Amino acid sequence: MAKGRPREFDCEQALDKALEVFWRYGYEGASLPALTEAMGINRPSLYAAFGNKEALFKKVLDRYTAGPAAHLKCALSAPTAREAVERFLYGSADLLGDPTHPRGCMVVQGALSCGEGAESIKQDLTARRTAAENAMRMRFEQAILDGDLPKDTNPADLARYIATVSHGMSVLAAGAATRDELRHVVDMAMRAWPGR
Amino acid sequence: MAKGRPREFDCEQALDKALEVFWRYGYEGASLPALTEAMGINRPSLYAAFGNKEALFKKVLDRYTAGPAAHLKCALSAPTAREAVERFLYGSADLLGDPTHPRGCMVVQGALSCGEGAESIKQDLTARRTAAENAMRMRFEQAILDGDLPKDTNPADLARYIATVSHGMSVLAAGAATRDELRHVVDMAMRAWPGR
DNA sequence: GTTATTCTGTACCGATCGGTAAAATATATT
DNA sequence: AATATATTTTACCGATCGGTACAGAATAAC
Repeated sequence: MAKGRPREFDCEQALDKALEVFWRYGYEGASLPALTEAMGINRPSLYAAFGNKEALFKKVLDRYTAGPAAHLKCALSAPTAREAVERFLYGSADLLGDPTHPRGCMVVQGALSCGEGAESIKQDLTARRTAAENAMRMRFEQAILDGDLPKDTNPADLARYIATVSHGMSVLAAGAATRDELRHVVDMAMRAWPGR
Repeated sequence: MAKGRPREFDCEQALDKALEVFWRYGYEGASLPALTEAMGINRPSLYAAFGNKEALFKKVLDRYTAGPAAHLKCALSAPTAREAVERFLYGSADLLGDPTHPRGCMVVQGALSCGEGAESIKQDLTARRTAAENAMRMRFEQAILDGDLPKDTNPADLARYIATVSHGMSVLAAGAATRDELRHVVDMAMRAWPGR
């Protein structure tokens, strides 16, 4: 049984609101007043429930990769490597070009460059990007074994290329790129697919 | 004739030092103490010589595009569109992978996401990225007229794709991508070139 | 030398940053 | 009802943010 005064807000709803703020302004650009106002709670409640700004950001980041950005993991299970990449990139175009969220990918924009106080956040995001790249590389290694990709394909280079396109689309979306423009980018990018 | 006490520092050297700080930490992440210390001057001298932080950033940005990032304009004057893009992208790989500078492109990292106080800087950077994209598009339009690119090439899509690769390489470089890794990305990206 | 002008150095400004102490409030347990 | 526990609220903390007032110092013009 829970003792004490019950909290008056829903943690998951609050995290969703925090996600919106961090997504739009990045880690450093999201101020605590902006966060608490969006979450509808006051500061001590935030600290009691989520630790501090950094811990909140990481919780929000997990929520982001499991929610809006879940298409990456989904895509990797496609039957062929090419289909996996197409699902991932077109899914990214749809996500990044969707005007109902902040523009761009949170893992890219969160702290691409930052002051020294956010260095650990920056490294965390970098690690997540390379983890995604490695997941793609391993998918390609499997595809080579399956005969799904030419044997002379370099899986690391291919994964790095796909990651590059994905990250570049995020930067483009941070401007004003539309969903269709991003999809055309994917059309172009897929022309580089191995084995013509 | 110059009246009054002469300034004791070299403006251009100071701008180069400021460039290094802004390049590494971005607009918001670069604090005034970090700037003044790197520039070797104190705060009132900075404001007297350059206006304020925003004006200093824009001066530094011009210096960046005319200096380290000058390969873009140079590349556009190559004889063929393909050669122009190759020069630009391989030049970008060399620049972004050079460990003697901060990692990544200042026009991408400077303020990709930021607090509300840096919104105008963010928009300025976005405008510079689209300007570069438009310059490439116009180069491709000319190439189509020259018969240098297939007539069914969409110059806007191609330019957006090249911009995407370039921006994505900047994000990759913000991690720990090496020059060679970035060059392999360019190798892959060029496989998408029109007219196989 | 005197004056006008411009730069340098110190010290400071209000605003905002992330984070917290402490009292008031609301529940579960006894 | 009394107590223990946990959350809310208000008010505040020191640190840092970008920016500046002001006096001292160095030059050119007179």
